[in-house]
Amino acid sequence: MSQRQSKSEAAGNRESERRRTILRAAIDVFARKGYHGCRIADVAREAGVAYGLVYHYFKNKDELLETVVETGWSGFVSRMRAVAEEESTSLEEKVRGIADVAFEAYRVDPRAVKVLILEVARSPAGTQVVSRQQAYLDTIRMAADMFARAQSTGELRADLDPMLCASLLFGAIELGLTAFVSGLMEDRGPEALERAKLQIAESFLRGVLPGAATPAEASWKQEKVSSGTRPKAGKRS
Amino acid sequence: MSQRQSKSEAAGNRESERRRTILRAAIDVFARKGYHGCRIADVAREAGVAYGLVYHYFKNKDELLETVVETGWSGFVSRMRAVAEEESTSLEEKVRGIADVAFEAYRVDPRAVKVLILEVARSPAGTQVVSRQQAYLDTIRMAADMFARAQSTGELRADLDPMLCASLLFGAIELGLTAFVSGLMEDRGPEALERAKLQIAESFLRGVLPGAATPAEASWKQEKVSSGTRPKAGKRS
DNA sequence: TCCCCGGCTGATTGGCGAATCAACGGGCCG
DNA sequence: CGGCCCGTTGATTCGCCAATCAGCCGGGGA
Repeated sequence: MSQRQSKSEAAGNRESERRRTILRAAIDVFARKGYHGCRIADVAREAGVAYGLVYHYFKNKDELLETVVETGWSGFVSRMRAVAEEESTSLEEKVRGIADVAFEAYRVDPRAVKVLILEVARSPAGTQVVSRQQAYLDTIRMAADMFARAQSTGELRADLDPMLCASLLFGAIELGLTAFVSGLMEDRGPEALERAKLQIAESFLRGVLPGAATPAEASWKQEKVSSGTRPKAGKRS
Repeated sequence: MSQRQSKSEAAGNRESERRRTILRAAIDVFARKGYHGCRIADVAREAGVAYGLVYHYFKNKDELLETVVETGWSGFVSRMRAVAEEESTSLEEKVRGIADVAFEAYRVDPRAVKVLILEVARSPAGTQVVSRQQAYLDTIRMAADMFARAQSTGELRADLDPMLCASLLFGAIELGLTAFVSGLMEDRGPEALERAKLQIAESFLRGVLPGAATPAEASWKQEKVSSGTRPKAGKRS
């Protein structure tokens, strides 16, 4: 059925135009009310099309989300992979590059990023289609590989767990973006984004690159001695 | 449902016992399938009680989640507040204390932590009851205040945004825990947790405490010179 | 002994929303 | 001109699940 582009080339265009309209509407609505918090009718209304048309282009509600996510995520991942696997750059540049990719994506389409963070990164693990969860985990693993390689060249402190480095970096970026998404950062202008990006990358790098022992490390060694028994921490009766 | 014999025990005891059983079951089921992915019937079955009893103790499904979250979160927050607002400790100790609280909570009850991360931290912003989202944001703000105070005493680099520091710390902790929750870290023994906690706290501190310029910073200054034009990063057609 | 009371039960209901489907219209081809 | 093809429409159907409610059971008081 796909061969039918017979109508003028405009027609073939038209079809995907509709589809794109619906996809765009889905992103906006998902960002606003969340996947579970919205009805297909909302998406249709937002897109200005009939209810049934959504089902003409997408098998069901889940496929709609899947498409939104896949589109946004695959672009993000491929850019990130390009950065992470580039042979000739230093770890530092790679880390900065990854922050670039993430923040640039947010600058270009904040709502799409919001959906990705909300529906992919934090989707209830077990339940959902595994592919989403998997894609996210694979990305972290990719970063972990990058860090592992950097260790072998001495660009990264040897005593760190690469997987944790990856978690740390992504966690910082993700919550950094969340601060913008959720309104924690009042200033959301491009310069504020830029500053945030730099602070995150720089703080992260400072923390994991090899270098002289910092006060932090020194005191860590004697933690138990100096602080004795801390009042408490955790426990939960 | 076969447990009928124990009527003789203290009646007052029994009521709250049942209630706690249901709450516990809810945590387990939410952790396994997510709030939206499970039915009240699942919770009842897990608890080994009749469907209707859940509604005897909780007004509706949402109140059930609310109770789970409030219980777990309030304990976490109060511990954290105690650490963050303690007058006589250094920023360093506070940060380590916060990591302690979070990782200890996970060690004690991983499933409860999973529910908190999934259903509180990343709940679709707009839709849900605001209180949940709010509680989370307030916690981050509390940490941001802590960092702001530390700046005024010179314990924290002055050029950092306190709110971003808080995001960075929580992001690192959260994704660190997520790595365990999701199975990214194969070793989930207590020692692995301990190591992860230390690495996260140490890397974070190294990154944000004042100190001599690190290689990271030094090389960052000349980045553009040494690397020329980076291919690209972000764009999205 | 009987009856009330309250914790407890689970079949039933009601509503919501995903997914279906029969029909429409307008372009295109023969 | 007439028939067909398909993108489009939106009322209708259907299944699911939260929430209800009429009633059960067993203890304790009269």
